Amino acid sequence: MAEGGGWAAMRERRLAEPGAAEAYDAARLAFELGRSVRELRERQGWSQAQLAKRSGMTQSAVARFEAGGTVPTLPVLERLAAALDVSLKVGFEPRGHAA
Amino acid sequence: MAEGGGWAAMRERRLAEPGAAEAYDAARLAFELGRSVRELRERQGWSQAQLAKRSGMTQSAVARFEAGGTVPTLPVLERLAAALDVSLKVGFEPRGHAA
DNA sequence: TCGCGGTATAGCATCTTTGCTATGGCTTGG
DNA sequence: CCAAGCCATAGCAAAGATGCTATACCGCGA
Repeated sequence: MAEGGGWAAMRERRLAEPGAAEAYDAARLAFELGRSVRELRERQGWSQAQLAKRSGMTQSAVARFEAGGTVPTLPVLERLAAALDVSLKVGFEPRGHAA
Repeated sequence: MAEGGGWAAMRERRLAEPGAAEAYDAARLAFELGRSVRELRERQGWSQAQLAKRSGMTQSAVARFEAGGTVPTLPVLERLAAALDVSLKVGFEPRGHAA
């Protein structure tokens, strides 16, 4: 959050070594998405089991997701969004800094 | 694509179960993401093979993705975003109105 | 202490995407 | 006519996520 300089540097190595930096970014994204869902869930006052039922999952799947244990797929994100009464936003946008 | 036999067949497996609507949304999202990537790629004047090399994929994978043939995973979306010099946005937002 | 609700983990079966090679059709340029 | 580039698709192996059951941990209240 403070600065993104170091990460930008890592990003350039991706061109030579597929699977290294992306995996890191994906893990971070998974973690943040999990945190978002947990926040939304708690805001509704639901337990993991409650959310699981609403989104067609099991409690263990919700726990794994909230912990960032796996990189979620879009279908799962959509089901969670629907269950939480929010909409999922996925897209590209221009990058605001140098490469 | 008035009939779209391929599409229908692809989703038919789950149309009878709860969660079918989400699966459909995922397919549509895949399609739109593919279109976005194709636009960005052509804007750069790159071929699928060029983009593939930059993002650590093969031409066939890019073609499949652009056609919406599969629902992409977040790691792939991030690699494509990096290759295309854009940033990937994934998140939840309140439903029912513009941001 | 016991039971209970909530959460975290483990292990496994299944499904989907990805990565890869190869090929066919199409268009353009020599 | 032939060659080259570009895109689409097929088929397969590998990787990873999901779905599921079961279980362990924790705090809390009866």
